[in-house]
Amino acid sequence: MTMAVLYHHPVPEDITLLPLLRAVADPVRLGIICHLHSLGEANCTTLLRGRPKSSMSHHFQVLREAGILHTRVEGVQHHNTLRLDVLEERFPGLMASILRECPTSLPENG
Amino acid sequence: MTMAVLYHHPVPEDITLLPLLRAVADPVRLGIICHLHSLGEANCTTLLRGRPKSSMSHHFQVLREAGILHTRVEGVQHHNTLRLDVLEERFPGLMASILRECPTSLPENG
DNA sequence: CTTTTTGTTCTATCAACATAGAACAATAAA
DNA sequence: TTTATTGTTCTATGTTGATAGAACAAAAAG
Repeated sequence: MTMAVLYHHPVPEDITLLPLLRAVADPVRLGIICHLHSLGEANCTTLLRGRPKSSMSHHFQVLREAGILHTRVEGVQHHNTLRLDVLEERFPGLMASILRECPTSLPENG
Repeated sequence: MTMAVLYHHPVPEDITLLPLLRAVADPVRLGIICHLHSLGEANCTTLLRGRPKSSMSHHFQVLREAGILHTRVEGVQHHNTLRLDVLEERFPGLMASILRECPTSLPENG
């Protein structure tokens, strides 16, 4: 018997502004956020866009620990979704003002 | 005849999300923003709080170039104010959701 | 003119973080 | 069981950016 990967998702009270802003203030992660917003749910490989998986895994970890996304494990695949309800409860209007800036047609990089 | 210091303040169209987020995602600058919000206007020395002036000058520059604050020169003193109207026009709700997190009684650092 | 105040610019240093290869772990498929 | 897929962890490297001292610039005060 082996162990499946488990993630820690911070509860709303533990989500603080500065780490959240630091997580969002990166071009790759802002791109991930926009993609997740348009796709609803996506796994790591879907969002690779030519980057190494280790880099993506790192960015997903930062976003997860900042409270921005939730990772649901289903077999080998890890499905990621934005925690929009939690973020709206914790910082009303913040994500909305950011997501409004997402390009409608997603760019090559970002 | 000598030259007075002149600052460049980006027009609203040139204010972009990523530099703005990067500017805000720093503990010192987030503190400056909260102070400016509560004070309305302040010069560099007022917000020093034990830091070297060169550091403060750097942070003010970052905030200025990100479009977050405006610097008005009056003799030797440089008065800084948040460009809330411009930011609200450019990214509705963003600054409001950030300023809502400012501590009511300002802390020692930040 | 000299001194003081305010803030910038220059320069160097240090720490934080993004990038990415390699090895590994877990599940699914063949 | 062997192979393929998905993603993490480890480690190293490089870059970005914050910190801060020193010299400088401008304006006001004495």
